[in-house]
Amino acid sequence: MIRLLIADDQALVRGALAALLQLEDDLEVVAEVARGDEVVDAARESKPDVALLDVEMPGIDGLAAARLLRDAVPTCRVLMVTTFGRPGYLKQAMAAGASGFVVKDTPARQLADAVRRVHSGLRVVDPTLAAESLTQGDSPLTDREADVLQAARSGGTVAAIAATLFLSEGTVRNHLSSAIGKTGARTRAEAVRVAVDNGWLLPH
Amino acid sequence: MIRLLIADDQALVRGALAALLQLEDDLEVVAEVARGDEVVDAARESKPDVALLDVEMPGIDGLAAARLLRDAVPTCRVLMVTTFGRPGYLKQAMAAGASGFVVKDTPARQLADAVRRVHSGLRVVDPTLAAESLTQGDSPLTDREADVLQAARSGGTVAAIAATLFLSEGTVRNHLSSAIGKTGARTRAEAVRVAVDNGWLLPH
DNA sequence: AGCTTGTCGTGACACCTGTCATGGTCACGT
DNA sequence: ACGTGACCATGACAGGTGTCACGACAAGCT
Repeated sequence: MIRLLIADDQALVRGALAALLQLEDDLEVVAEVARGDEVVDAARESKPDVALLDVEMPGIDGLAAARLLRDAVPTCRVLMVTTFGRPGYLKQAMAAGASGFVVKDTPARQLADAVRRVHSGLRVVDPTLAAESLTQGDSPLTDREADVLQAARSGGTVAAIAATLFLSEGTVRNHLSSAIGKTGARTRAEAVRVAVDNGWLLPH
Repeated sequence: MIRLLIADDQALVRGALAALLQLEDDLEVVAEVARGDEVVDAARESKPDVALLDVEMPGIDGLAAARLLRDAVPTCRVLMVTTFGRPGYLKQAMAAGASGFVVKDTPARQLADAVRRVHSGLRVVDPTLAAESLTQGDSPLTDREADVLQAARSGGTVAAIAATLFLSEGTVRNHLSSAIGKTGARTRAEAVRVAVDNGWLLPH
């Protein structure tokens, strides 16, 4: 019997996922949480064998939750189940100690298989995503450039970004210019779009 | 026995949703589709009583699908089941002939109830969303302003927007300026963010 | 007929942005 | 010790952006 923890902020999806997996004879859902910061506590209590984590959750995101879970409950393997197949998320998830990464667009039947494989110590990765991840490589952005781009997401001016990051306006412009160049964009808004699409920015 | 059609682009969610609803004695899933443009054909063939439509789908979005479905199969009632609780989507959904609108964050138990209520001719609307929708009112943007803002989403320059819309650059700037003023934003990027959050722009 | 509103356009102006040159500090690996 | 690269900053400049004033036309309303 494989014990499962399911973490997803959408109650409907979470419940439906649990219902689907509960149908399998060798799977048992022992915990459900809606927030990233509830994952560790729930795992400590219910001792699951595999945790299914969504990337996008309130509290802390699934990536950070995976990191914490790896330290707190090392016996629990992590399978990321996410909506968006951003190649960058895959890298971050693997770096965070996840054993698998599948998008919600995969056939339903494959999920149970993925859970069993992860439980037996194998790694499960969406093949198309893995290919994208390889061809595209790592994020070309430096930490600071990513910070500035992240701050630019809400659409504020350079002055606003500089204020929130405690930087000079000129520095912000330089980082933005560099990020725009690296993303092949022509404006900061376009650079944000490219970076988000590739998973180079943290979920929000 | 209530016959159901489920339309959602995420295979996992679609299957899980079907599994969950199949558990109810009086519900029967007779069709599942992954694209908006497959809804009408599937409905013609399987004659469902209620169609559960996601707003965001490839092909055509759930709003447009609801409009087509209303004309093609008038006996089939529409229940929108969406991820994002944008108040504007609710208005558009109701205008498109939907009988209900719930977000995926609602408790699982309530979905079956919502289906039954919709089937019996009642309207089902997420209460918090309805409140937001009332307080906030309609979109203040004119059609053209929405068009320009929509074109500005990808992050292109004024020249690019003007080219795609066959307008003068000055006109584009005027519409943008007006939209920025109406949204209370200070830059076009912020205006886009506000408009998207409120559902004043079409899904994409 | 008058009025309002949305749409499209021009021109002008202050300001913001993106880019570049330049220079400094710090951490890192050789 | 030295080179490299990320990081921070300043200053300057061309060009893009947001705003405003003004005009013109069509559609709808009183």
